[in-house]
Amino acid sequence: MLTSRDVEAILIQHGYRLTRPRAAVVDAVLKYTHPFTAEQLVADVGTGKGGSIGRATIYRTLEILASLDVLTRLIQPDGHPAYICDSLGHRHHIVCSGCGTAVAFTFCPVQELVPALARDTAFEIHDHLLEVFGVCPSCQVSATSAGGPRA
Amino acid sequence: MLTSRDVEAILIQHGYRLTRPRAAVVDAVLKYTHPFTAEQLVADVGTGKGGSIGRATIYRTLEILASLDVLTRLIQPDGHPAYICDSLGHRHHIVCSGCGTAVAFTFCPVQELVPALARDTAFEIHDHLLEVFGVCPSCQVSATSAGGPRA
DNA sequence: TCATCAACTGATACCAGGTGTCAACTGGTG
DNA sequence: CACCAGTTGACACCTGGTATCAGTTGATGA
Repeated sequence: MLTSRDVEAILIQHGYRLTRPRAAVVDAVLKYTHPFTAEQLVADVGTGKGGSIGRATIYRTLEILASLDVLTRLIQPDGHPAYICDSLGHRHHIVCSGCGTAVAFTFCPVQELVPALARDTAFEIHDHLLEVFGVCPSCQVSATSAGGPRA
Repeated sequence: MLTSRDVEAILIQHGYRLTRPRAAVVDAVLKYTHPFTAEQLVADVGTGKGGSIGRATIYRTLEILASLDVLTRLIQPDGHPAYICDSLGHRHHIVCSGCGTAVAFTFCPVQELVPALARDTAFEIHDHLLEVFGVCPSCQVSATSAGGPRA
C-alpha cells in the first residue's frame, strides 16, 4: 500500500513540485478505499470544503497521478470514469455495483490473448481496458436478507 | 451481418413501434463500418441534415438498440463512448487508434477467468468490459511510409 | 535572508455530451 | 373514423471536463 510519502517521492522524482494543494489531493486520494470520481474529489477537497483547491488543480493533479501510475483510471458500470489508488503496476478491478467496493487482480487474461489476437487481426496491440462488474459478498448478504433480490 | 429488416423485426418483436425516425436511425447505424458516436449520428440524421430527427430521439433509439444487443457500446481510446453494429451476441473489439477501424473477436478471455475470480474474491460476477486498442495494418503502413512512427 | 523565475494555482467562463420535460403527433386497434 | 398509448422534436438544463490568465508559490543561487 502506498503512503503519501511514497507518492510525494514519486512526484519529486519526476520533476513535479510538491505543493500544498497537491499534497492535499494525494492525502485525499489515499484515503479512498473505493473507486472515486473526480467530482467526488472536488466535493471533498474543493473550494468551500475542508480544503480550498480549485477544480482545475484537482483535475490536473489527477492527470499527473494517473500518468505516474499512482492512480488507475477505470470505468464504472454506468460508463463514468473513476480513479482508484491501490499500488503500482498493471492490474484490473472487480467493482461491486452495490457499494462500489473494488478488488484488484493482477492476473491479466488479455496479455495471454495478445499474440493470438495480433496474429489473427494483424493489429499492433498497444493497450487494453478491462473491468469486471459484480456484487461483493456483503452486498450479496444484504440483498438476500432484504427479502431476495429484485431486478 | 444484420439488415435493416432484421433490426426492424427485432424492434417489433420486443414490442417497440417501427416509426419513420427509428427506421432512419437503424438505416444510418447499419451504414457505419467503424464505431460511431452519438453526436456523429446526430450530425448525420439530426435536424437540419438529410433527416430531421431530434437529438433526444436519436439518443433514445440508440439506448433501445443497445438494450436489444443490436448495438454494442464500446469505449474509445480517448475514453468517449461509441457504438458499433456488427451482429448479435457477446463480443469484444480491437479498435485502431489511427483510423478508428474496429475488428470484433468473439473469444472472450474473461469468461474463462470468471470462475477462478469468483472463487478468489467471493464476488458474484455479472458483467465485464473489455476493449483492446492498437494500430491496424494500413495505419501501420502509413506510419512507416510517413517517415517512421514517433511517440 | 533575499531576489528571481518558472511552475503552479484558483477563479471563471466556456464547451460538449447527454438528459428531462412537455405539448404535439402518429400508428395500431376496434 | 376515433381513441389512446407510445413516440417525437424542440428546448432548456445539467454535469463533467477544459482553457485561460493574473496572481502566488517554491526552489535555487547569491
